[in-house]
Amino acid sequence: MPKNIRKLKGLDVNEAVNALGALAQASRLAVFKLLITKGKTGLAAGLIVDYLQQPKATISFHLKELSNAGLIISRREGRSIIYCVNYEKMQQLMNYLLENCCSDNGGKC
Amino acid sequence: MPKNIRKLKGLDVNEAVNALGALAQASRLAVFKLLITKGKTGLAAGLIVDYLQQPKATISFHLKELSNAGLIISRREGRSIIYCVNYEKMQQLMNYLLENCCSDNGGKC
DNA sequence: TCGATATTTCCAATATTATCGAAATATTAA
DNA sequence: TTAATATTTCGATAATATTGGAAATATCGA
Repeated sequence: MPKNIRKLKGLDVNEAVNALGALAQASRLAVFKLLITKGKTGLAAGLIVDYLQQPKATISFHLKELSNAGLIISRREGRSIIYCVNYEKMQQLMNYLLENCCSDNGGKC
Repeated sequence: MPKNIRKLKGLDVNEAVNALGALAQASRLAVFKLLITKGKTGLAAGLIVDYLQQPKATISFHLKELSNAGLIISRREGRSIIYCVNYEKMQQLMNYLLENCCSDNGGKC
């Protein structure tokens, strides 16, 4: 089955809560929004520290949270760890939030 | 200016964090998803308690959180308070999360 | 006005999360 | 193999959030 037409797997409630919780914090949302601008190219952890001007331990903690939630993905390139947004997960999250929209209500949204 | 073509006002970072935080909790996400199915008709607080089988103080606390975040709206009807999703806010939140997507990256998402 | 119904507020116990310096780990280049 | 660079883990502290019983508030119908 070609990747680009495979059906999006839905999230379960825990995955959705974890993803939302990961985004529900100012520092992490800043990391996420920075990475959103970078597309699949991503950004090294150290550069994220430079952009956001927070201690590396703090950024590392937040990167791990976003990673655990599945919202970002990392790869090593030499000494650096490059992070980028998991756009598929993001899509799944949005689908989760709006699924069954108005299903009990004849489409009145 | 007609309502249905007015430009969506963007959220600021605090509004986005508050909205995400409101959704990032299993009981509240359950409330929100229940309301999503009900459209503009909404659901009375007491019925939400019946659906979700949690104490009324707990549900009331979560309804207030969702309300404060702007994600749901309430109106009184007789003795009941009816809650329903603020779909416009939801749209704004999704726009916020994905705005400037790949802007630094030649569109590679 | 009074009793019944609907919802919220108060409060205190419990649990979870954020912060960041210092130390540890991993990779590379010389 | 050693020094330099990149990132994570540890650990202690501080701040914030969740829960639900009991009491308070608001509305309605008789």
